Amino acid sequence: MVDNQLPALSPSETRVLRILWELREGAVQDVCDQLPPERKVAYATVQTLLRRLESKGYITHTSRGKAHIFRPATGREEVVTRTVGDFVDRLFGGDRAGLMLHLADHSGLGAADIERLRKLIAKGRNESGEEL
Amino acid sequence: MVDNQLPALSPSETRVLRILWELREGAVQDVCDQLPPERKVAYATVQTLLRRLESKGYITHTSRGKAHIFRPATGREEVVTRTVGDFVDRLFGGDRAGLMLHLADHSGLGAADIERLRKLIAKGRNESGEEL
DNA sequence: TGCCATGTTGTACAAATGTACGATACTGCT
DNA sequence: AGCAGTATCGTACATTTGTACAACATGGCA
Repeated sequence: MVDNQLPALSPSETRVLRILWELREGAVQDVCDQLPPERKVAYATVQTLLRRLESKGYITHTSRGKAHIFRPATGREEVVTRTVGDFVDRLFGGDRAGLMLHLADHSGLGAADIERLRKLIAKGRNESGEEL
Repeated sequence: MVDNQLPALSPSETRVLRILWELREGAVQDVCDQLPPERKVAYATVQTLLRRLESKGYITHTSRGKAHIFRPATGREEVVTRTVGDFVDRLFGGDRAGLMLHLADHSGLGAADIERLRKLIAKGRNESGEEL
């Protein structure tokens, strides 16, 4: 993909970007509404985060009425892959399987999740884009 | 355990702490030696990171000769669990299974890893359905 | 057509982070 | 005992991050 090497995401930016991925698009207020209650933060703060996200190239916006509608400008997959990769490097020295095993142990995964995984693994690894 | 609620780890601190977990203990130089080549950083920087890690309560040190020998002061498991939890919240909105699936897709896991996982999962690692 | 509620912009600022130099202290060797 | 080598400590400093206010713009309604 062409988007490689965007500036790193800060934790807060990541949270906001994730919400945008989920909404597909949204105004500042929409993002605010999706913030988990314990992470609620001022409207203005979300706004700044969105601005920074845009200046870093992760999102774009268009105008609707007087408000800005933001939407992702990069593929979620690539960003997630890079972010997860960095994370695994930091905390597991690059051992992805290590993270998987950790999750398997502490996941609180339900039977359904295990089933999804079982299928994936049984299938010997898949390729198509599943989605969240 | 009793160590809960230590100050958050910064990415760089995490990298260093991870190395210490691996070494079990080590002097500044030992940690430097373990840094991945692309992440090499000045001795003094590692020192600062270790100092901060200690002041945050993640590690302690004793002296051997004129050098300080650092070692983890907290259980790796708890720290990893918390850190992974935060990460999953940020990037997957708390959906651990989402991360698992992502890894399954992009893991580059070898047959051996898959086998480990298969065993784990087969062992019926399910139970609770609680989440986030 | 003018006002107001709501958005956006500019700006601020403290704290955290990444990175590292210079001065000082201590250990082991000769 | 003195010195060379190496460690640590104090400190510094540019950025990035988290958080937010005040001022200004503007679209929609009365």
